[in-house]
Amino acid sequence: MMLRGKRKMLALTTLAAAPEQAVNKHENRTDLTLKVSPAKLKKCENAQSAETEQSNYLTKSDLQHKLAEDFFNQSCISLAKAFLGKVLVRRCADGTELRGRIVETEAYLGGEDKASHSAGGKRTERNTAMFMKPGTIYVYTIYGIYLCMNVSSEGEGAAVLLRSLEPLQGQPVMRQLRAARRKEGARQLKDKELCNGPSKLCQALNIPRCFDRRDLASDPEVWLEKDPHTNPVEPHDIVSAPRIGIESHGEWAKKPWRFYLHGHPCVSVVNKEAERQSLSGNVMNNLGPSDVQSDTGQHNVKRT
DNA sequence: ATCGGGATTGCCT
DNA sequence: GGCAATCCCGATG
Repeated sequence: MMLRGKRKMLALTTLAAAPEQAVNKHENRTDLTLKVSPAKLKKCENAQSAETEQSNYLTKSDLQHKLAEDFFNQSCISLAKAFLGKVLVRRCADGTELRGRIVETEAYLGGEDKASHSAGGKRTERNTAMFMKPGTIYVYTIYGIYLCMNVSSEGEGAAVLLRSLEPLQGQPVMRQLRAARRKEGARQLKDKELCNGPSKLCQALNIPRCFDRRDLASDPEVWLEKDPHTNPVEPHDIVSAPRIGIESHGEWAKKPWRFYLHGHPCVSVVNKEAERQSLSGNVMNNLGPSDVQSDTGQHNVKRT
């Protein structure tokens, strides 16, 4: 099976330069403590349009592979699966581009889904982005200190949480951004540890709180691409498991709306029971758990 | 004005 | 694998 082939990834491992300006610790801290005030959001929007006007930030290749707004216009669960294998791109202020392949997501429906911030159709200042057009980014603060990034889908108040990425480009910058919030002198993070969690990926890609309500289909600083270097994700590559961290929500906690690429080392939490169930009925491939390498570059990647 | 809980992480044992 | 850190958000009075 091609996706799990053990071939080295070559094309996308070329690293962007890692200038110090890309790691703006002060800006990062400020964003994390930002209050949700319309004024601050407005300021952010202005900065965005200013950059839009003056830059020619997309290469020909980017334009070719960038996902347009119609991609996001599908049901929440469908979109959560469709995100797997796609590449999240973050263009930093200095032009550095950070890239990571999405390997884990969760679907949060509106209305009936008690675990969703938009449960019962409840609309608040915080979750407004969930009700905006499909492709709108929803960033919120969790536990007072971390951020989570979601993308709204079709469906009233529905959104997909991005949980984990496989770092593809800009790992040194990601490592600096992550290290900035860790104990001084702590060991260096491995590549697969840079983005293996919802708040980790926000740190590693420098996704600030003020990206809330931006449009992933048109924003110059963050967008989604198809990855021309890998085969499409097939249904049997996807594990469906209960969502993480919502145990208090009764029967809704059991819905298997977390999706991840089977065997991928960057998945934040592996659920072996769910893997048995998700993969039963599939033709078992010839790679067992012992074939999973620690090098993220060897997974779910086809060289073109 | 106050209070309770949270779609997590990192460090320690 | 346990648990503290840390503070915003939304509900309530």
